[in-house]
Amino acid sequence: MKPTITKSYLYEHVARIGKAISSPKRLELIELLAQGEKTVETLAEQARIDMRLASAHLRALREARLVETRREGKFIHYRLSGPDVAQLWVNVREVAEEHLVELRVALDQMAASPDSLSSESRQSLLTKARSGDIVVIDVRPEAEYTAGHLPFARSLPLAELEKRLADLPAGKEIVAYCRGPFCLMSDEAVKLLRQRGYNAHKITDGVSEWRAGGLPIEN
Amino acid sequence: MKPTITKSYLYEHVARIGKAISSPKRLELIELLAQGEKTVETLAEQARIDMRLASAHLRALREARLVETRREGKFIHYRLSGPDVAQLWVNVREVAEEHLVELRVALDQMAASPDSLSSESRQSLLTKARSGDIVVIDVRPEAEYTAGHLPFARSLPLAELEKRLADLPAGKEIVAYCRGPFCLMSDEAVKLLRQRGYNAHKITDGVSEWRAGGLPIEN
DNA sequence: ATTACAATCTAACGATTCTTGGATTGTTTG
DNA sequence: CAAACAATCCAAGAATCGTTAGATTGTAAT
Repeated sequence: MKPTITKSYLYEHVARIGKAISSPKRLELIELLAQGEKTVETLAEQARIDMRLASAHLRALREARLVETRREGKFIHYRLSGPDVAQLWVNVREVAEEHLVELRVALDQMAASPDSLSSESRQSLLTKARSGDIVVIDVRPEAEYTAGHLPFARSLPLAELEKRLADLPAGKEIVAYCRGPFCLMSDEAVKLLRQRGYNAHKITDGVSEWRAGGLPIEN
Repeated sequence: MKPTITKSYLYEHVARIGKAISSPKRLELIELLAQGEKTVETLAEQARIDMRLASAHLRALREARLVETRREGKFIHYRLSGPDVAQLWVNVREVAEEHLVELRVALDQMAASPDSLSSESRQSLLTKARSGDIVVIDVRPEAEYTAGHLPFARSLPLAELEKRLADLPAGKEIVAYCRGPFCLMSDEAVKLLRQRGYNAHKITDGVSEWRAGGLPIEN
Protein backbone atom coordinates (compact mmCIF):
# COMPACT_ATOMS: atom_id res chain seq x y z
CA MET A 1 0.00 0.00 0.00
CA LYS A 2 1.23 3.42 -1.05
CA PRO A 3 1.69 5.95 1.77
CA THR A 4 -0.50 9.02 1.58
CA ILE A 5 1.50 12.02 0.54
CA THR A 6 0.40 15.07 2.44
CA LYS A 7 1.95 18.50 2.32
CA SER A 8 3.25 18.30 5.89
CA TYR A 9 5.15 15.21 4.81
CA LEU A 10 7.45 17.46 2.80
CA TYR A 11 8.23 19.73 5.74
CA GLU A 12 8.89 16.69 7.90
CA HIS A 13 11.71 15.67 5.65
CA VAL A 14 13.28 19.10 5.67
CA ALA A 15 12.90 19.08 9.44
CA ARG A 16 15.12 15.97 9.49
CA ILE A 17 17.94 18.22 8.34
CA GLY A 18 16.97 20.77 10.98
CA LYS A 19 16.97 18.13 13.70
CA ALA A 20 20.39 16.96 12.62
CA ILE A 21 21.83 20.44 13.08
CA SER A 22 19.92 21.19 16.26
CA SER A 23 22.60 19.79 18.57
CA PRO A 24 25.81 21.66 19.49
CA LYS A 25 27.84 18.47 19.42
CA ARG A 26 26.64 17.53 15.98
CA LEU A 27 27.42 21.01 14.69
CA GLU A 28 30.92 20.67 16.03
CA LEU A 29 31.27 17.31 14.31
CA ILE A 30 30.09 18.84 11.04
CA GLU A 31 32.62 21.62 11.36
CA LEU A 32 35.36 19.08 11.99
CA LEU A 33 34.26 16.99 9.02
CA ALA A 34 34.28 20.13 6.87
CA GLN A 35 38.07 20.03 7.36
CA GLY A 36 38.21 16.61 5.74
CA GLU A 37 37.39 12.96 6.25
CA LYS A 38 38.01 11.63 9.77
CA THR A 39 37.59 8.44 11.79
CA VAL A 40 35.16 8.20 14.71
CA GLU A 41 38.08 8.08 17.09
CA THR A 42 39.64 11.26 15.72
CA LEU A 43 36.31 13.03 15.79
CA ALA A 44 35.65 12.00 19.38
CA GLU A 45 39.11 13.12 20.42
CA GLN A 46 38.92 16.48 18.62
CA ALA A 47 35.43 17.21 19.90
CA ARG A 48 36.48 16.00 23.36
CA ILE A 49 33.63 13.57 23.78
CA ASP A 50 33.29 9.86 24.41
CA MET A 51 33.61 7.73 21.30
CA ARG A 52 30.26 6.08 21.94
CA LEU A 53 28.58 9.44 22.11
CA ALA A 54 30.32 10.55 18.94
CA SER A 55 29.13 7.37 17.27
CA ALA A 56 25.54 8.07 18.34
CA HIS A 57 25.64 11.60 16.99
CA LEU A 58 27.23 10.45 13.76
CA ARG A 59 24.43 7.95 13.42
CA ALA A 60 21.93 10.79 13.62
CA LEU A 61 23.87 12.73 11.00
CA ARG A 62 24.00 9.69 8.77
CA GLU A 63 20.26 9.10 9.09
CA ALA A 64 19.76 12.69 7.91
CA ARG A 65 22.13 11.84 5.03
CA LEU A 66 24.47 14.67 5.93
CA VAL A 67 27.44 12.33 6.28
CA GLU A 68 28.63 9.16 4.59
CA THR A 69 30.99 6.42 5.68
CA ARG A 70 33.79 4.37 4.25
CA ARG A 71 35.41 1.40 5.95
CA GLU A 72 39.16 0.91 5.86
CA GLY A 73 40.27 -2.04 7.92
CA LYS A 74 39.24 -1.52 11.51
CA PHE A 75 38.53 2.15 10.92
CA ILE A 76 35.41 3.80 9.63
CA HIS A 77 35.97 7.13 7.95
CA TYR A 78 33.21 9.70 8.02
CA ARG A 79 32.87 12.51 5.51
CA LEU A 80 30.26 15.11 4.65
CA SER A 81 27.94 13.90 1.89
CA GLY A 82 28.65 17.00 -0.15
CA PRO A 83 30.09 20.49 -0.22
CA ASP A 84 26.57 21.84 0.27
CA VAL A 85 26.62 20.47 3.81
CA ALA A 86 29.65 22.56 4.74
CA GLN A 87 27.98 25.49 3.02
CA LEU A 88 24.87 24.91 5.15
CA TRP A 89 26.97 24.96 8.31
CA VAL A 90 28.47 28.29 7.29
CA ASN A 91 25.02 29.62 6.42
CA VAL A 92 23.47 28.61 9.75
CA ARG A 93 26.39 30.01 11.67
CA GLU A 94 26.15 33.31 9.82
CA VAL A 95 22.45 33.60 10.56
CA ALA A 96 23.22 32.92 14.22
CA GLU A 97 25.96 35.57 14.24
CA GLU A 98 23.65 38.04 12.58
CA HIS A 99 20.70 37.66 14.92
CA LEU A 100 21.98 36.34 18.24
CA VAL A 101 23.66 39.13 20.14
CA GLU A 102 24.86 36.70 22.80
CA LEU A 103 26.88 34.87 20.19
CA ARG A 104 28.48 38.05 18.91
CA VAL A 105 29.58 39.20 22.35
CA ALA A 106 30.88 35.73 23.16
CA LEU A 107 32.93 35.74 19.96
CA ASP A 108 34.30 39.19 20.77
CA GLN A 109 35.33 38.08 24.23
CA MET A 110 37.03 34.93 23.05
CA ALA A 111 38.87 35.85 19.92
CA ALA A 112 41.74 38.28 20.01
CA SER A 113 40.95 39.77 16.62
CA PRO A 114 37.52 39.40 15.05
CA ASP A 115 38.81 40.04 11.54
CA SER A 116 35.98 38.94 9.32
CA LEU A 117 36.78 39.08 5.65
CA SER A 118 34.82 40.88 2.98
CA SER A 119 34.98 39.52 -0.53
CA GLU A 120 37.32 42.33 -1.60
CA SER A 121 39.74 41.61 1.22
CA ARG A 122 39.65 37.93 0.32
CA GLN A 123 40.67 38.82 -3.21
CA SER A 124 43.46 41.14 -2.08
CA LEU A 125 44.69 38.51 0.36
CA LEU A 126 44.84 36.06 -2.50
CA THR A 127 46.80 38.48 -4.66
CA LYS A 128 49.29 39.28 -1.92
CA ALA A 129 49.71 35.57 -1.16
CA ARG A 130 50.31 34.78 -4.83
CA SER A 131 52.92 37.49 -5.16
CA GLY A 132 54.69 36.39 -2.01
CA ASP A 133 53.97 39.68 -0.31
CA ILE A 134 52.63 37.82 2.70
CA VAL A 135 52.97 34.29 4.05
CA VAL A 136 49.75 32.42 4.70
CA ILE A 137 50.08 29.60 7.21
CA ASP A 138 47.58 26.82 7.88
CA VAL A 139 47.92 25.91 11.55
CA ARG A 140 45.51 22.97 11.51
CA PRO A 141 46.74 19.38 11.81
CA GLU A 142 48.58 18.36 8.67
CA ALA A 143 45.92 15.86 7.58
CA GLU A 144 43.40 18.66 7.29
CA TYR A 145 45.82 20.73 5.21
CA THR A 146 46.24 17.76 2.90
CA ALA A 147 42.49 17.38 2.48
CA GLY A 148 42.27 20.95 1.21
CA HIS A 149 43.68 24.37 2.01
CA LEU A 150 43.74 28.00 0.95
CA PRO A 151 45.73 28.76 -2.20
CA PHE A 152 49.43 29.49 -1.60
CA ALA A 153 49.11 28.52 2.07
CA ARG A 154 51.77 26.38 3.69
CA SER A 155 51.11 23.85 6.41
CA LEU A 156 52.48 24.75 9.84
CA PRO A 157 50.45 22.91 12.48
CA LEU A 158 50.11 24.73 15.77
CA ALA A 159 51.66 21.78 17.62
CA GLU A 160 54.87 22.12 15.58
CA LEU A 161 54.93 25.86 15.24
CA GLU A 162 57.53 26.45 17.94
CA LYS A 163 59.95 23.86 16.55
CA ARG A 164 59.57 25.03 12.98
CA LEU A 165 59.88 28.77 13.42
CA ALA A 166 62.95 28.68 11.21
CA ASP A 167 60.71 27.85 8.24
CA LEU A 168 59.27 31.34 8.41
CA PRO A 169 60.88 34.29 6.65
CA ALA A 170 61.89 36.91 9.20
CA GLY A 171 60.58 40.22 7.94
CA LYS A 172 57.39 39.21 6.21
CA GLU A 173 53.82 39.68 7.27
CA ILE A 174 52.30 36.42 8.39
CA VAL A 175 48.61 35.53 8.11
CA ALA A 176 47.33 32.52 10.06
CA TYR A 177 44.08 30.65 9.64
CA CYS A 178 42.54 27.47 10.99
CA ARG A 179 39.07 25.89 10.95
CA GLY A 180 36.95 29.01 10.94
CA PRO A 181 35.56 31.69 13.23
CA PHE A 182 35.00 29.30 16.14
CA CYS A 183 38.50 27.88 16.05
CA LEU A 184 41.13 29.35 18.33
CA MET A 185 44.25 27.71 16.96
CA SER A 186 45.08 30.69 14.79
CA ASP A 187 44.77 32.98 17.82
CA GLU A 188 47.29 30.90 19.71
CA ALA A 189 49.60 30.85 16.73
CA VAL A 190 49.43 34.63 16.41
CA LYS A 191 50.09 35.06 20.12
CA LEU A 192 53.18 32.87 19.96
CA LEU A 193 54.46 34.50 16.78
CA ARG A 194 54.08 37.99 18.16
CA GLN A 195 55.99 37.04 21.27
CA ARG A 196 58.85 36.07 18.95
CA GLY A 197 58.72 39.40 17.17
CA TYR A 198 56.84 38.39 14.05
CA ASN A 199 54.32 40.62 12.35
CA ALA A 200 51.44 38.15 12.51
CA HIS A 201 47.69 38.32 12.46
CA LYS A 202 44.78 35.99 11.85
CA ILE A 203 41.83 35.73 9.55
CA THR A 204 38.61 34.03 10.63
CA ASP A 205 38.16 32.18 7.37
CA GLY A 206 38.54 28.44 7.20
CA VAL A 207 38.29 26.48 3.97
CA SER A 208 34.48 26.39 4.14
CA GLU A 209 34.18 30.15 4.58
CA TRP A 210 36.74 30.72 1.84
CA ARG A 211 34.84 28.47 -0.52
CA ALA A 212 31.53 30.04 0.50
CA GLY A 213 33.09 33.35 -0.54
CA GLY A 214 33.39 31.94 -4.02
CA LEU A 215 37.15 31.41 -3.98
CA PRO A 216 39.01 28.23 -4.89
CA ILE A 217 40.51 25.63 -2.57
CA GLU A 218 43.70 23.72 -3.34
CA ASN A 219 44.73 20.22 -2.39
CA MET B 1 29.74 37.38 37.90
CA LYS B 2 30.80 36.84 34.32
CA PRO B 3 29.76 33.52 32.76
CA THR B 4 32.59 31.28 31.67
CA ILE B 5 32.94 31.32 27.91
CA THR B 6 33.74 27.86 26.65
CA LYS B 7 33.97 26.80 23.07
CA SER B 8 30.86 24.63 23.26
CA TYR B 9 28.97 27.76 24.25
CA LEU B 10 29.37 29.00 20.69
CA TYR B 11 27.93 25.87 19.15
CA GLU B 12 25.03 26.00 21.58
CA HIS B 13 23.97 29.33 20.18
CA VAL B 14 24.14 28.14 16.60
CA ALA B 15 22.15 25.10 17.69
CA ARG B 16 19.39 27.47 18.79
CA ILE B 17 18.89 28.27 15.11
CA GLY B 18 18.98 24.57 14.32
CA LYS B 19 16.37 23.80 16.97
CA ALA B 20 14.14 26.52 15.61
CA ILE B 21 14.13 24.92 12.18
CA SER B 22 13.89 21.34 13.45
CA SER B 23 10.09 21.28 13.47
CA PRO B 24 7.95 20.81 10.33
CA LYS B 25 5.35 23.27 11.56
CA ARG B 26 7.91 25.96 12.23
CA LEU B 27 9.41 25.47 8.79
CA GLU B 28 5.99 25.91 7.26
CA LEU B 29 5.52 29.10 9.26
CA ILE B 30 8.86 30.40 8.05
CA GLU B 31 7.91 29.67 4.46
CA LEU B 32 4.63 31.52 4.94
CA LEU B 33 6.42 34.47 6.52
CA ALA B 34 8.84 34.52 3.62
CA GLN B 35 5.83 35.61 1.53
CA GLY B 36 5.41 38.67 3.74
CA GLU B 37 4.30 39.85 7.16
CA LYS B 38 1.27 38.06 8.60
CA THR B 39 -0.82 37.97 11.76
CA VAL B 40 -0.93 34.94 14.04
CA GLU B 41 -4.47 34.25 12.93
CA THR B 42 -3.56 34.26 9.25
CA LEU B 43 -0.57 32.06 9.89
CA ALA B 44 -2.63 29.57 11.88
CA GLU B 45 -5.26 29.47 9.18
CA GLN B 46 -2.82 29.08 6.30
CA ALA B 47 -0.82 26.41 8.12
CA ARG B 48 -4.07 24.73 9.18
CA ILE B 49 -3.20 24.59 12.86
CA ASP B 50 -4.73 25.88 16.07
CA MET B 51 -3.89 29.50 16.80
CA ARG B 52 -2.54 28.58 20.21
CA LEU B 53 -0.19 26.10 18.65
CA ALA B 54 0.90 28.64 16.08
CA SER B 55 1.54 31.11 18.87
CA ALA B 56 3.71 28.58 20.71
CA HIS B 57 5.77 27.85 17.61
CA LEU B 58 6.13 31.54 16.82
CA ARG B 59 7.39 32.04 20.35
CA ALA B 60 10.11 29.49 19.68
CA LEU B 61 11.02 31.25 16.45
CA ARG B 62 11.10 34.59 18.21
CA GLU B 63 13.35 33.24 20.94
CA ALA B 64 15.76 32.12 18.24
CA ARG B 65 15.49 35.66 16.83
CA LEU B 66 14.34 34.38 13.44
CA VAL B 67 11.14 36.44 13.58
CA GLU B 68 10.11 39.82 14.93
CA THR B 69 6.75 41.26 15.86
CA ARG B 70 4.82 44.48 15.46
CA ARG B 71 1.56 45.29 17.15
CA GLU B 72 -1.26 47.01 15.30
CA GLY B 73 -4.42 47.32 17.35
CA LYS B 74 -5.58 43.88 18.36
CA PHE B 75 -3.34 42.22 15.84
CA ILE B 76 0.25 41.20 16.14
CA HIS B 77 2.12 41.01 12.88
CA TYR B 78 5.02 38.61 12.56
CA ARG B 79 7.80 38.97 10.03
CA LEU B 80 11.15 37.31 9.36
CA SER B 81 13.98 39.21 11.05
CA GLY B 82 15.86 39.46 7.79
CA PRO B 83 16.18 38.25 4.23
CA ASP B 84 18.90 35.87 5.40
CA VAL B 85 16.24 33.84 7.23
CA ALA B 86 14.32 33.20 4.01
CA GLN B 87 17.62 32.39 2.36
CA LEU B 88 18.36 29.88 5.14
CA TRP B 89 15.01 28.20 4.57
CA VAL B 90 15.80 27.84 0.88
CA ASN B 91 19.26 26.53 1.70
CA VAL B 92 18.00 23.90 4.15
CA ARG B 93 15.29 22.80 1.76
CA GLU B 94 17.81 22.45 -1.05
CA VAL B 95 20.11 20.34 1.09
CA ALA B 96 17.13 18.15 1.97
CA GLU B 97 16.16 17.80 -1.68
CA GLU B 98 19.73 16.95 -2.60
CA HIS B 99 20.31 14.23 -0.02
CA LEU B 100 16.92 12.83 0.99
CA VAL B 101 15.64 10.53 -1.74
CA GLU B 102 12.30 10.19 0.03
CA LEU B 103 11.71 13.91 -0.36
CA ARG B 104 12.54 13.85 -4.05
CA VAL B 105 10.13 11.01 -4.81
CA ALA B 106 7.42 12.67 -2.72
CA LEU B 107 7.88 15.89 -4.67
CA ASP B 108 7.73 14.01 -7.97
CA GLN B 109 4.51 12.27 -6.94
CA MET B 110 2.81 15.45 -5.76
CA ALA B 111 3.72 18.08 -8.29
CA ALA B 112 2.53 17.82 -11.85
CA SER B 113 5.67 19.34 -13.30
CA PRO B 114 8.93 19.45 -11.36
CA ASP B 115 10.32 22.34 -13.36
CA SER B 116 13.25 23.59 -11.32
CA LEU B 117 14.90 26.65 -12.75
CA SER B 118 18.55 27.05 -13.57
CA SER B 119 19.99 30.54 -13.42
CA GLU B 120 20.03 30.76 -17.22
CA SER B 121 16.36 29.84 -17.48
CA ARG B 122 15.56 32.41 -14.80
CA GLN B 123 17.26 35.04 -16.91
CA SER B 124 15.50 33.99 -20.08
CA LEU B 125 12.18 33.93 -18.26
CA LEU B 126 12.85 37.47 -17.11
CA THR B 127 13.63 38.60 -20.64
CA LYS B 128 10.54 37.00 -22.10
CA ALA B 129 8.39 38.48 -19.33
CA ARG B 130 9.84 41.94 -19.93
CA SER B 131 9.21 41.76 -23.66
CA GLY B 132 5.67 40.53 -23.10
CA ASP B 133 6.39 37.25 -24.84
CA ILE B 134 4.87 35.42 -21.91
CA VAL B 135 2.51 36.33 -19.09
CA VAL B 136 3.73 35.61 -15.56
CA ILE B 137 0.93 35.24 -13.02
CA ASP B 138 1.28 35.23 -9.23
CA VAL B 139 -1.48 32.99 -7.89
CA ARG B 140 -0.85 33.66 -4.20
CA PRO B 141 -3.26 35.74 -2.11
CA GLU B 142 -3.07 39.37 -3.13
CA ALA B 143 -1.46 40.51 0.13
CA GLU B 144 1.55 38.35 -0.62
CA TYR B 145 1.84 39.78 -4.10
CA THR B 146 1.79 43.26 -2.60
CA ALA B 147 4.56 42.36 -0.16
CA GLY B 148 6.83 41.44 -3.07
CA HIS B 149 6.62 39.58 -6.36
CA LEU B 150 8.56 38.56 -9.42
CA PRO B 151 9.32 41.32 -11.93
CA PHE B 152 6.59 41.83 -14.56
CA ALA B 153 4.27 39.40 -12.78
CA ARG B 154 0.62 40.26 -12.34
CA SER B 155 -1.49 39.22 -9.38
CA LEU B 156 -4.13 36.62 -10.11
CA PRO B 157 -4.96 34.76 -6.90
CA LEU B 158 -6.00 31.14 -7.34
CA ALA B 159 -9.30 31.83 -5.58
CA GLU B 160 -10.23 34.41 -8.20
CA LEU B 161 -8.69 32.77 -11.23
CA GLU B 162 -11.92 31.33 -12.59
CA LYS B 163 -13.77 34.67 -12.35
CA ARG B 164 -10.96 36.66 -13.86
CA LEU B 165 -10.03 34.49 -16.81
CA ALA B 166 -10.95 37.38 -19.09
CA ASP B 167 -7.90 39.26 -17.79
CA LEU B 168 -5.65 36.80 -19.58
CA PRO B 169 -4.67 37.23 -23.22
CA ALA B 170 -5.89 34.28 -25.23
CA GLY B 171 -2.99 33.09 -27.31
CA LYS B 172 -0.05 33.74 -25.04
CA GLU B 173 2.04 31.36 -23.00
CA ILE B 174 1.21 31.63 -19.31
CA VAL B 175 3.67 30.94 -16.51
CA ALA B 176 2.30 30.53 -12.99
CA TYR B 177 4.16 30.59 -9.70
CA CYS B 178 3.26 30.63 -6.02
CA ARG B 179 5.18 30.19 -2.76
CA GLY B 180 7.87 27.83 -3.90
CA PRO B 181 8.50 24.15 -4.62
CA PHE B 182 6.25 22.92 -1.79
CA CYS B 183 3.30 25.02 -2.80
CA LEU B 184 0.61 23.48 -4.96
CA MET B 185 -1.40 26.54 -5.86
CA SER B 186 0.40 26.99 -9.16
CA ASP B 187 -0.31 23.34 -10.03
CA GLU B 188 -4.01 23.89 -9.51
CA ALA B 189 -3.89 27.06 -11.53
CA VAL B 190 -2.17 25.30 -14.41
CA LYS B 191 -4.67 22.45 -14.27
CA LEU B 192 -7.59 24.85 -14.49
CA LEU B 193 -6.00 26.94 -17.23
CA ARG B 194 -5.24 23.93 -19.38
CA GLN B 195 -8.82 22.74 -19.07
CA ARG B 196 -9.83 26.06 -20.56
CA GLY B 197 -7.45 25.68 -23.42
CA TYR B 198 -4.64 27.92 -22.27
CA ASN B 199 -1.00 27.15 -22.87
CA ALA B 200 0.04 27.23 -19.23
CA HIS B 201 2.82 25.81 -17.11
CA LYS B 202 4.37 26.40 -13.72
CA ILE B 203 7.73 27.21 -12.30
CA THR B 204 8.74 26.07 -8.83
CA ASP B 205 10.30 29.38 -7.87
CA GLY B 206 8.73 31.59 -5.26
CA VAL B 207 10.09 34.99 -4.33
CA SER B 208 12.68 33.47 -1.95
CA GLU B 209 14.02 31.09 -4.57
CA TRP B 210 14.05 33.84 -7.17
CA ARG B 211 15.95 36.14 -4.85
CA ALA B 212 18.30 33.32 -3.85
CA GLY B 213 19.04 32.98 -7.55
CA GLY B 214 20.37 36.52 -7.46
CA LEU B 215 17.48 38.14 -9.25
CA PRO B 216 15.49 41.18 -8.13
CA ILE B 217 12.06 41.29 -6.49
CA GLU B 218 9.54 44.05 -7.10
CA ASN B 219 6.90 45.50 -4.81
C1' DA C 1 -18.19 49.33 32.10
C1' DT C 2 -19.11 45.51 29.31
C1' DT C 3 -18.38 42.73 25.41
C1' DA C 4 -15.64 40.81 21.70
C1' DC C 5 -11.68 39.07 20.04
C1' DA C 6 -6.49 38.49 18.94
C1' DA C 7 -2.92 36.59 21.19
C1' DT C 8 -0.33 34.77 25.01
C1' DC C 9 0.34 32.10 29.19
C1' DT C 10 0.06 27.98 32.24
C1' DA C 11 -0.37 23.22 33.20
C1' DA C 12 0.00 18.57 31.91
C1' DC C 13 0.44 14.46 29.14
C1' DG C 14 2.89 11.60 25.94
C1' DA C 15 6.65 11.30 22.80
C1' DT C 16 11.55 12.30 21.70
C1' DT C 17 16.21 13.18 22.63
C1' DC C 18 20.67 13.18 25.16
C1' DT C 19 23.78 10.79 27.65
C1' DT C 20 26.04 7.01 30.09
C1' DG C 21 27.16 2.13 31.02
C1' DG C 22 27.63 -2.33 29.54
C1' DA C 23 27.44 -5.80 25.92
C1' DT C 24 28.29 -6.94 20.98
C1' DT C 25 30.01 -6.86 16.10
C1' DG C 26 33.61 -6.82 12.83
C1' DT C 27 38.39 -6.65 11.49
C1' DT C 28 43.33 -7.17 12.07
C1' DT C 29 47.25 -9.31 14.24
C1' DG C 30 49.84 -12.83 16.62
C1' DC D 1 41.91 -19.61 17.49
C1' DA D 2 42.59 -15.93 20.76
C1' DA D 3 43.58 -11.20 21.80
C1' DA D 4 43.26 -6.31 20.70
C1' DC D 5 40.77 -2.67 19.16
C1' DA D 6 37.52 0.43 16.33
C1' DA D 7 32.94 1.05 16.21
C1' DT D 8 28.16 0.02 16.95
C1' DC D 9 24.16 -1.67 19.48
C1' DC D 10 21.09 -1.91 23.48
C1' DA D 11 18.94 -0.37 27.68
C1' DA D 12 17.58 3.08 30.94
C1' DG D 13 17.16 7.45 33.40
C1' DA D 14 17.02 12.53 32.99
C1' DA D 15 15.82 16.26 30.27
C1' DT D 16 13.47 18.48 26.57
C1' DC D 17 9.79 19.07 23.17
C1' DG D 18 5.08 19.01 20.89
C1' DT D 19 0.48 19.29 21.56
C1' DT D 20 -3.98 20.17 23.70
C1' DA D 21 -7.10 22.42 26.97
C1' DG D 22 -8.37 26.02 29.85
C1' DA D 23 -7.38 30.50 31.88
C1' DT D 24 -5.57 35.23 31.16
C1' DT D 25 -3.87 39.63 28.99
C1' DG D 26 -4.38 43.53 26.06
C1' DT D 27 -6.81 46.32 22.75
C1' DA D 28 -10.96 48.09 20.28
C1' DA D 29 -15.81 48.79 19.86
C1' DT D 30 -20.44 49.40 21.91
